[in-house]
Amino acid sequence: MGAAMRLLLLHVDYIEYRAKRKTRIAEDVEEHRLQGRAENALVVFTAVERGDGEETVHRAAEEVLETLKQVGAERVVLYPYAHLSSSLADAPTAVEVLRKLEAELAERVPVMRAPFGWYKSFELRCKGHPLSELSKEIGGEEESRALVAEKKLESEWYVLTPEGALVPAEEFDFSGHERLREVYEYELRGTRAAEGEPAHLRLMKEHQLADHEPGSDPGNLRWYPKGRMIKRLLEEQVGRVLAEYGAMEVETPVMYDLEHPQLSSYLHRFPARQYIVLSDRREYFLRFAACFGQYLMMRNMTISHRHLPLRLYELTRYSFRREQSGELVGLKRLRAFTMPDMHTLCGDMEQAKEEFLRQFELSMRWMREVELEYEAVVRFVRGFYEENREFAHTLAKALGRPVLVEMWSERFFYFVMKFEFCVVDSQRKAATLSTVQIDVENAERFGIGYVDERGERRTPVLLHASISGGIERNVYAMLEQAYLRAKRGEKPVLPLWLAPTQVRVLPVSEKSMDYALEVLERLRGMRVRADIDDTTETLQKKVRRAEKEWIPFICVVGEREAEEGVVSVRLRATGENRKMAPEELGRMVEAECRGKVFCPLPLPERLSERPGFRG
RNA sequence: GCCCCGGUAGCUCAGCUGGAAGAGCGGGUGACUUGUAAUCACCAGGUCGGGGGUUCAAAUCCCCCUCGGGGCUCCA
Repeated sequence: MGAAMRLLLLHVDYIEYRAKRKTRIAEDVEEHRLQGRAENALVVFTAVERGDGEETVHRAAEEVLETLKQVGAERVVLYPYAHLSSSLADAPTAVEVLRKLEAELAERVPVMRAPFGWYKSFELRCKGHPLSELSKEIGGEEESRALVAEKKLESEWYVLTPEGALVPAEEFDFSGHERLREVYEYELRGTRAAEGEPAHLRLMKEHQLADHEPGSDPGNLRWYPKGRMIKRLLEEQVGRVLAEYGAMEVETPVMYDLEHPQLSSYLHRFPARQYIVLSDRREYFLRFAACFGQYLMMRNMTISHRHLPLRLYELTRYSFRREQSGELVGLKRLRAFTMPDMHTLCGDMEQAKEEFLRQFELSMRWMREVELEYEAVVRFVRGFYEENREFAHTLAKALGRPVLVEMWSERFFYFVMKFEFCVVDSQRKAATLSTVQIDVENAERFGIGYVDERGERRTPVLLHASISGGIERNVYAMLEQAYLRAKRGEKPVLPLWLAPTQVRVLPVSEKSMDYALEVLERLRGMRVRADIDDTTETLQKKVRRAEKEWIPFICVVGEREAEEGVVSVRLRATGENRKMAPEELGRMVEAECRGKVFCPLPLPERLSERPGFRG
């Protein structure tokens, strides 16, 4: 995004200008401003860009004053100069910004401002010393208010125990809570020198789940059938969890007008970079979450207190964030990712807290379903914590183990508290999955309201929730966890309900093929993803191939099994071999996947008919 | 985005100080008919990431771009 004020600073012996003729957007000015002359001045050619606001003005003033002092100029000449930018603000805004800048400078030095929107002639003589020509760019979204504020943001770390003790993190005994310690250290010190690449990169390719797409922008991946299936199941399952919780699914556009009044003010509180798309002459940004679409929907909804808490959710495929290129990592950090984004309207803070707790528990359920080990981080604005100690304690109690707490001295963001569930990967780095925030700002900003019992219009408290967090990041987390498991000497696995192949049938030789196909047939009516290795490889090779695919149940069938009408099952979880009827195995799989969504095999049943998406 | 490291066959990689592009896996064909982590033989695969430069000669040296990774920064 362009939001930056562009300045060209010239230290001149003199400058003279004369307004000649109005343009369409000319500013009405007093007669004396129409021409001017100044000596030993710092001329500030200025282009105001879209998104520039008070913070930019303030910082521009600081820059100008600093340069003035450095070069020893006596006065400032503010000179509107549109040609410095290709992303100009509209004229009224530009004039307003220039006036503010003039006013702020005028408090400290003599200022002359050339009129905006006139054709002017000018003449100047630049001094030509090393600092006499400078160009500056003030702002840019990375310097947005939220970010600048965050730099000054002070935070303190604690651990809150299920017993309700709030211990400064420094003093907490982390023994028995090593993962929590790792999250804490990661939060405190940020990244650390990692040994090589994160493990999931290799795994996502080896298992033919996903890969980079060099033909796209970095951070936009391609998904192969097995990966797409896993992703789809995660998407559907989280949708199911949310539906059971009472959320209503909606769908909203992926792009929004960059100049929409509320949206642009929200953008400035959210430092993520945006993709910009052009349609005719207008610019749109691609959404980084479903917030806007749902705000704009809620703002037009008819809502009474009887409808609260009111929950909308959307699965965003995709949310776009133009992360800095150096920040992208495999499935962990993407520029296009999928996320269930739910917003809950609550009548008041009491109700918001109740829902927050329910969503905290929903997230716990999610982490259980994807079988991930995680730690909780809860972040508060200190004042909010002080008023809600008992509530904070409830969270640690619900989790049943200590949680890491960050306490901010002031509120710089739109929320007063949030929690995050974090995983720790093979590089001992943490990543956030589930998260919920209590937003006290955006309902008002977007004009979202409801009517209370007395018929009065009130502003609700808004909860932002992503119960699973990024879907791709869930896959990252599962692969990383599988890797860590393998490193400990255990067999790496995915949750059974997500295994692309749950059961593989291996005929001992072609002589057993008919029976093997019969076994497959008997499993087909059940909710089981079963396939068959019908290649002419040796049995050993087939077993090896199945093991490398982490297939949970490998059925060997030969003449002996055919006679008894059973299969010899190699169970990955325990390593044991067991004979059973195909139907018994099918029921086992179904039982273990109860409550989870199901979809059929994402590839041809016969391995001989299956293409390789990769070597 | 900045700094550092890397890109050789579909995949994983070898290729020393510049001197005729290699292996294993995967793929194809044939043989073997197999009892729980790699059967054998043969064959086909390469503008050595892209572009420019230096040189008699570049996968190899230099520059630019691109993609991936690490660090900074940032984050679902």
